[in-house]
Amino acid sequence: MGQKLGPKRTAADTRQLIFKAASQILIDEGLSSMTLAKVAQQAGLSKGGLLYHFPNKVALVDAIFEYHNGIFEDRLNVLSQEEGDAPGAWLKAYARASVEQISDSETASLYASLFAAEEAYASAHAKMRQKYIDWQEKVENSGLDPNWALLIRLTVDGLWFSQMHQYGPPNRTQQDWLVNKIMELVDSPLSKI
Amino acid sequence: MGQKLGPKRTAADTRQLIFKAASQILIDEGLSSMTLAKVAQQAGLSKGGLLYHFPNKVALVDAIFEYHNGIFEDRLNVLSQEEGDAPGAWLKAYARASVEQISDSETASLYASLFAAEEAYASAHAKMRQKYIDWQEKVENSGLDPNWALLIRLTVDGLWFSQMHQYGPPNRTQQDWLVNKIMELVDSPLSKI
DNA sequence: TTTACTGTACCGACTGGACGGTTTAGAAAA
DNA sequence: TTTTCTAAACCGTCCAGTCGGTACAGTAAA
Repeated sequence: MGQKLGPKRTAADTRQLIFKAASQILIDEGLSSMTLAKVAQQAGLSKGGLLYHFPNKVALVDAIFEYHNGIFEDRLNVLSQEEGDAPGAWLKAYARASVEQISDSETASLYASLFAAEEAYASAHAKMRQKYIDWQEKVENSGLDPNWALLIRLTVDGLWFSQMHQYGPPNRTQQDWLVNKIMELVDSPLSKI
Repeated sequence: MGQKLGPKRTAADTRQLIFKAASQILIDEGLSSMTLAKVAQQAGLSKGGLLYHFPNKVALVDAIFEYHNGIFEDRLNVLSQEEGDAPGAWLKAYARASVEQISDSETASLYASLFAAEEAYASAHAKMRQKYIDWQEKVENSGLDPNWALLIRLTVDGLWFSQMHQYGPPNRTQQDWLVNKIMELVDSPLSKI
């Protein structure tokens, strides 16, 4: 008795719980089913509790974007470290990170919902646009001919697109060939005018 | 005299009017603003009148998809005729049709809304998935090495993706270079079996 | 050629439910 | 006893879909 209890969890922990809950709903049912009540329920708290952590839905959606983008960028940074600083290193890391994330079908489904969400959530869309602008800048400065580098980036993005929406996506064999070819193209003289 | 008068317009005409109205709303304000009331108003009729032509919103959205997909495929067929049946002809037509459509910023904005809509409208999504499966089949049978053909298709799709969402899209110069290079790649021995 | 009827196109008030957000009351840890 | 956090009832708005009705063109029997 008189046991001293800390808070059940910290605010940061609760936020993580909310991100996980919201993400699971996005994977299973999509954005249109992601109501505040449902997120709260899935996270094991009340709507009021949820809104204590995020003042409104826009803030929640923005935070979910940041959360998942953070995961992607963290991974991108790790892979980028691994690749060193040879010409095209960053582009290779971008390709590897993209393929890695989007090959998991749950992640693909999640991103399909997130990208759809941008239509209704302008601030999230603006954030993503800025990310791509930053990435494109890295692409252009990755040590390859900028045009070729752009072409390769778009190929990766096209793969992402097709996996995300399941638009005639490559099978495993095709994907392996593609990844190898992309890596070759980064290294090959073709891309070094 | 004794002129026989029909209704002010035919049902088909009214449907066209509705497609135009709905599309304009998608361009200007996005899917979340495309309510039945607003579509009706924009088309110059009442909600009841609108629902006379489409029994519910799902049917309307499906029809809008078919309408725009029809426009794309018509253009694709024309360009495909033009290209003849040299190896890679269909892939070139696909690239030209895609770039042509998505380069217009209103069309890009429209498609961004349409693709977002798929998240909430399963039947529209299924239809689009089937389209891409059909296209991928044509890609594989376009007379090039199927893997290379797939890579080129994904590059085109990536360009589409970046233009549609304005994710670090290429500028005019870059786009011209890309299109030329894509055509070259189709023709180059690299992509031949 | 009048009258009665049918089908098509269209109208707009209304309803029922969903959902974002507020409020209030209070528990629990510090 | 103040701060942090939770719960749940409640409110207002929005919106898809319903429904009773109007307008009018063609059809055909009387």
